[in-house]
Amino acid sequence: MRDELTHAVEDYLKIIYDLTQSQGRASTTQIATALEVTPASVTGMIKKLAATCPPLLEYQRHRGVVLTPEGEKIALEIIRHHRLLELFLYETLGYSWDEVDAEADRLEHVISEEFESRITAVLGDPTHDPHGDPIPSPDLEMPSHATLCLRELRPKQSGTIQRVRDGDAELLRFLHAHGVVPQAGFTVLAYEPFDGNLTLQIEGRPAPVVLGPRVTRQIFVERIEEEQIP
Amino acid sequence: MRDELTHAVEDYLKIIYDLTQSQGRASTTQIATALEVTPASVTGMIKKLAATCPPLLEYQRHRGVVLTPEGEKIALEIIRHHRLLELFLYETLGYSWDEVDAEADRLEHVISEEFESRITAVLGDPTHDPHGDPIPSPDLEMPSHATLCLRELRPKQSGTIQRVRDGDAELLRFLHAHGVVPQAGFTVLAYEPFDGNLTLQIEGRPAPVVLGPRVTRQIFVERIEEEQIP
DNA sequence: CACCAAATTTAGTCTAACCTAAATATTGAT
DNA sequence: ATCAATATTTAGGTTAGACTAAATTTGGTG
Repeated sequence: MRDELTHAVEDYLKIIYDLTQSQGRASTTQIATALEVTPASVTGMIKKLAATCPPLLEYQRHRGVVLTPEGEKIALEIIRHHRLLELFLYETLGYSWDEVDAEADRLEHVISEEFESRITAVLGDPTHDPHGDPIPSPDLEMPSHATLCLRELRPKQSGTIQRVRDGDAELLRFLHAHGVVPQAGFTVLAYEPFDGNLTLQIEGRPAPVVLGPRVTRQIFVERIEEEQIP
Repeated sequence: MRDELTHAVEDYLKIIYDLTQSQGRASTTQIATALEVTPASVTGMIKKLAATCPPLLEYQRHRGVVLTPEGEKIALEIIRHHRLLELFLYETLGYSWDEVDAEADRLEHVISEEFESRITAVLGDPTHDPHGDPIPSPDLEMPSHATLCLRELRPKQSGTIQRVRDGDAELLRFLHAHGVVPQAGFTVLAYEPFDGNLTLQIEGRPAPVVLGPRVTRQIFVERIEEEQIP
């Protein structure tokens, strides 16, 4: 029914979905940075996508874009492809955590509905990818997911790692080496207000690990309330 | 070391490899037909590919092209991707015979070396795809394969089906329904010189099947010499 | 051996998506 | 409230790969 969207259009919609999850509207510069193109190119593309019938974006000059319902539907289809593929590569082909994102970025645009439903079946209709990101359901509902950022926690607070943003393979390797992976339990040991560093004790690990704010910003957690000692 | 070839270029090289397997040179019109573009577009592209450094094609005005060794190497890489993918889709994801070609046509251009080597391992370094087409080895040697066309056989001759050209899903479904699949044994019962029809008895099948020349041309076989009855 | 049909090439357009450089709008600090 | 810094848009250009229409080459046949 749909398709004949270019890969470039799909990339724009996917990135705009991600950007508008955290903030209200996605700005030209944010989109340009995320896609590694110039702001001028972004302006050209978003004007086009806002002028299609039906429009895929709602655009106001100088104040960025949001997805229309039609644009969001397409974004969710691509994100579903991406995250299913990440899990498939990880589970079925034995890829490591940090390799799946780049491969999925290319495959997400070319797989058929057939491919999607076959890997869904193989994986048992999964809800989360290897980084803990939620996978939109077959009818494109996004599962609920942790929104509490690790950066917000303070000493003595405990929780479990829920998801780690992908995109930086180096970071993912580092975190994996220190046991910072989805479902890992942890307690915050220390917080440095000056540089924003958090010291974490990951459950079952010999030594604590210190993470700066550029790292803790990428990690989302679920709190576990400590037992009251009255 | 190489890549930064467009999908279009890869498609041209793949098709030219196929065409030059059967005949000497690939003509503009043959390429255009196979790729579903106009002859004018083909002329433009082959001129470009013959002018790269190193050239990927050897081109003479008005008399078609052949691959240079560099062009052939790339063609074989794509063909390896394509056929590995076909087998992977068939074996691992449960695709049917007639669905794998279209999906592989899109995936072949985007998978990484990593993906290639992981599916190679899963499949056990295979040498033939589900249609019986040979898969170039990791160092791009093409395995030997049957070149005897079913169309050449005559009554009383027997053999086994070795490969069936893909590309026509309808035909593949028809052949599958009648047991005409790689490794199937058969005996030719009749030949009609007028229309070129062959009547085949497939081993283990209740009834013979009649195949016209448009079909038998697509099928390659290995002969089994009948026992001498002296 | 000349001519016609088929094949091929040339010439000129088009679209998608990118770019740079220059112009303009917004915003935050004084 | 102004102005400089930043963000955004406009204008114009490039590349890849396709297209149509017109010109040319080739090859087979009378």
